[in-house]
Amino acid sequence: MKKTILVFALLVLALYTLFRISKYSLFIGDTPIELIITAIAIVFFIVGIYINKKSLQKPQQATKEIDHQKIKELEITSREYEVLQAISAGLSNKEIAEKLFLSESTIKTHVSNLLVKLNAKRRTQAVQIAKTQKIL
Amino acid sequence: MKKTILVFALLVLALYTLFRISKYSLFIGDTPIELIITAIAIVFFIVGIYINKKSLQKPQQATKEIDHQKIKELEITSREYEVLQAISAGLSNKEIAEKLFLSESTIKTHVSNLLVKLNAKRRTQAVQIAKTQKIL
DNA sequence: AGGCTTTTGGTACTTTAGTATGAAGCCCGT
DNA sequence: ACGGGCTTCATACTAAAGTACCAAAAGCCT
Repeated sequence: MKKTILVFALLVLALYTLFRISKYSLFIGDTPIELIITAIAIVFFIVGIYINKKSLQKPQQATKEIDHQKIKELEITSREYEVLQAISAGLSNKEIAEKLFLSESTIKTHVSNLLVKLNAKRRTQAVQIAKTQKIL
Repeated sequence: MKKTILVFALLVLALYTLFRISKYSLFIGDTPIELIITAIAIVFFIVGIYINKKSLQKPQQATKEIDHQKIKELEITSREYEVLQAISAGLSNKEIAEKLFLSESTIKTHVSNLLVKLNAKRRTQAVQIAKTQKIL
């Protein structure tokens, strides 16, 4: 937001400067106005692209960001979330246990709790739900 | 690609038209040049935003596009691909069987073949591999 | 028509996943 | 210090997933 205002201020400033240049060139006489206009066109063209890129990058990143609020709402604990990430990576319970230095029983407990909290019947469904909920 | 060329052609045309208008206004006399310049600036600003939006939408969709070539390379058949999609949706073998009007045995066969072709040990891993390979 | 791949299905078995229940240790706030 | 949530682990199941191997019908391609 602040950046947008800043860029817009610079835009107005540039417009004013270009006014000054155009007036100056008129007083000089037969300075090629086409050149000035082309320069203005290119500058505003680039500025338009730049501003648009800035405004479009935000929603692009937003879709990739994870909803930490949602995780809290679902009461998913940090350990459970670690397991969830491991599941989405395609690991088995045994592999997750080895990765986190835990027993397979513990992983099974976490997975079971995750399935309840995510309202899923299987780990694959849990991953799918987590992704649509922007948790993963 | 064709659209970009079209827009660019329109851009050049607009530039030429604006040249004509600017020259005409000079012959007229003291027509406010600031207005013309502002108009040019606004037009190119908008065109800049428009072109940028068009060019940015493509890579956004490109990341979501699936690599059909890769599917062929991995020798994944159409039926197997349907099963793969169902797996990523979080369905069980039984649910997939019901969805595709097949027996669970058939689904198991397809899944087994998929795991070999995707070099995965589990269905969850298969989904993960398929997504990194841009098959899903 | 014969050969090929795909698709379908089965049996029998092993492995992994998931449920239910209980329990112990830990940390944190009151 | 006590209660409560988190984490850890275990046992004993049931259910689902996956493997191996086989086999038949269907669809192509030449």
